[in-house]
Amino acid sequence: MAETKQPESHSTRATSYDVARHAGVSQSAVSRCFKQGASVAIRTRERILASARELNYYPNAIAQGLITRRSNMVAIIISNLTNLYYPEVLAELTQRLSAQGIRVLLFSLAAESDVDEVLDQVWRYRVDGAIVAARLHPEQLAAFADRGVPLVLYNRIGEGIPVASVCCDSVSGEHALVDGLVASNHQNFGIISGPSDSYVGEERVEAARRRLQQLGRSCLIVRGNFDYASGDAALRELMRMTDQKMDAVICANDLMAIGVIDSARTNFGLAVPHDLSVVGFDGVGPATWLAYQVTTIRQPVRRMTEAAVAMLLERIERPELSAEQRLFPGELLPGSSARLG
Amino acid sequence: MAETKQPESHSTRATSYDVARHAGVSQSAVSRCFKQGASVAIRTRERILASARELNYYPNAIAQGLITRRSNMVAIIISNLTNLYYPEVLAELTQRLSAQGIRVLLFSLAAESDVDEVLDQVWRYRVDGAIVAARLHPEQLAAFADRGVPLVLYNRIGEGIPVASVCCDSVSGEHALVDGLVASNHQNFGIISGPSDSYVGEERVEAARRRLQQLGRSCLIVRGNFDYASGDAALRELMRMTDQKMDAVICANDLMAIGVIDSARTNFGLAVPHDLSVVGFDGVGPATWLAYQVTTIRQPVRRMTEAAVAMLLERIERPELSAEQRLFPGELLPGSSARLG
DNA sequence: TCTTCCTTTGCATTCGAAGTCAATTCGAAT
DNA sequence: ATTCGAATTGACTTCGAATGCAAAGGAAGA
Repeated sequence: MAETKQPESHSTRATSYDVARHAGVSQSAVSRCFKQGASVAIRTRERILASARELNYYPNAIAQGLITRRSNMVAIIISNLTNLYYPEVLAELTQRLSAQGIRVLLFSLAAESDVDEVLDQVWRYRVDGAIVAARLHPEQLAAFADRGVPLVLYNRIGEGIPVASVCCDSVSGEHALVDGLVASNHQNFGIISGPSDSYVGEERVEAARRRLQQLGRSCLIVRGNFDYASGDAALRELMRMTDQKMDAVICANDLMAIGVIDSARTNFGLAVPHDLSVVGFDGVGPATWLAYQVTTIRQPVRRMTEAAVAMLLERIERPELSAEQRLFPGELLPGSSARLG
Repeated sequence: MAETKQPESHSTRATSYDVARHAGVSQSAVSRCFKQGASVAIRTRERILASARELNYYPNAIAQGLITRRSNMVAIIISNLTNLYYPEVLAELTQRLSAQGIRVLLFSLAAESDVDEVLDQVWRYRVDGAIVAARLHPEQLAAFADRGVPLVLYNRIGEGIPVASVCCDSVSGEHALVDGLVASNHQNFGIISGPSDSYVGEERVEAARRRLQQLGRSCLIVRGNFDYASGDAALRELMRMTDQKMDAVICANDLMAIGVIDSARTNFGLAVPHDLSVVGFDGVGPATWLAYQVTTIRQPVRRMTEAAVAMLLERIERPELSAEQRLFPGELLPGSSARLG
């Protein structure tokens, strides 16, 4: 019966003052109770915690954020969550950050043009840092530096501006695929790129194209947009473009590779990999399904997300840290959608 | 040269006081400028906005949240982002909320047991509301009510406690599937459930089982866990359990249906749907891929997320609103993985 | 018993913006 | 020129917790 007010008014949550009054101490004492390493007598702490429990008190993180200038929130900006690869990344990042006592403010972009609006909100919410898997203009990158918001790019790099980043090595990955295909004597290559605004898409295509050139193979390149349907569309286009028998298709991601495999079998009556070898990139779940078993490069998502989180936390503690760039090699998944040498 | 300090110290962002000083007005005036409908002379507003731009000022949402008791953040709690169905839901929800000027604080659970930790953070961050696609105990549901945090469940219901919710109708969906299968004279049914802690899983299985019973068909039920591999595992188990020729498998979601289809073809040499009909639930992307074309019930995700967001916003404005429950019928996607009557 | 030093504790201030209320300005009407 | 009301504006307080500083309490040593 220590309550001085009406039974309970839901609209008003208990504050540290309420707890202080209830426990017969000052507000400072309550605050110290919830900060580890602070000086509070054991008996006092117990009494306060008991009161807190009784009043259902939870420290207001908003108020804490205001006074400490630390929101304990990190922004995650992802351009297309429908990509099949990103949900896994997002889940990993979220769980790792949670484990470190950090909350995730999620921003998902429908169109790349929405970035500026999103950044506006990022500034307003005073997040402690950001992990971005979306394309940022140089000015946008500069804005992070200007405002002192630590930033780690995921599968992107600064392109001119030094930014911390975590990437899967497209070059070595594509080389492994191309080398394998060439070793088993494929002759006519098709490459299906990602959408024009995709950094990894361009990088992978460029790596594959260069390697083919080095090895004296020519190739046709058509544009895809990373989704299933565009695999089929791109394959049709490739077939139309060449009069020779195309025997290998390199796709900028697994989803398109799957689209190509389905289309090759169903629409062109081709046996994969006997008539046509198809390779992808990412190592998403469906790539290993029995119907596909895509030959691909699996990104080490766990290690990459772990690194991204570690790098971000480091930079939150020590903003002066350099713009390190960590490159992780992918792992070749042999699969059975391609004949590799 | 109105600056009084060093060129710029990144660590300290401009506040409304800085803008006020720069524009020669009071802090109140600056505040009013950023609140629409407030009384500010046009010329003053322009001068202030110019100063704000020059100083790179963005209102501190944390401070706003403290004074207005509105964080403009909503918690989204999702149990397993790897589910293939949820990324789509999450992307939709996030974009709809963003469009309403609301930010998303994302919590993804590795294990259901983490819910309490997550709720702890939800209370601390004073979110304006929550959308939950995870199983909550009655006490956890009650906690939302106690603390006056508006809540909308997604594909779950309160089970005893009145809670606002948005669901896809499992019963009518399963009835449509079962009726179709029975009409085309399937005899021996197998049902693959979801994990035991899945609400929708149980609901779908129960609906299918009842309907089969009504129609005088018997069935075997085995447990799955919603992922691809468990489709194969469950099919093997079903095959082991019966000596009759099973001719229809009803899966609690599409992913398992896909696993079953692959396994039936590859491991059992069965033709789908000639030897075995397989149906799923959800209507996720891969369900429509050429290799599968799963006969399934597609959830109207757009309408459901739209409703969830609308219901939540309503309840944030008017907390006294009743615990409405909105049930959306799914759409039968005929596909080609089952012979339907 | 009286210092001395260390541990606890409370007071008062601070973070940054919103909003109340009173003071001021301005224009129009008299 | 004077008055009145509406539109602007600023001073001040508030939200809830963290923290520097000083006061108080306690244990140990002289």
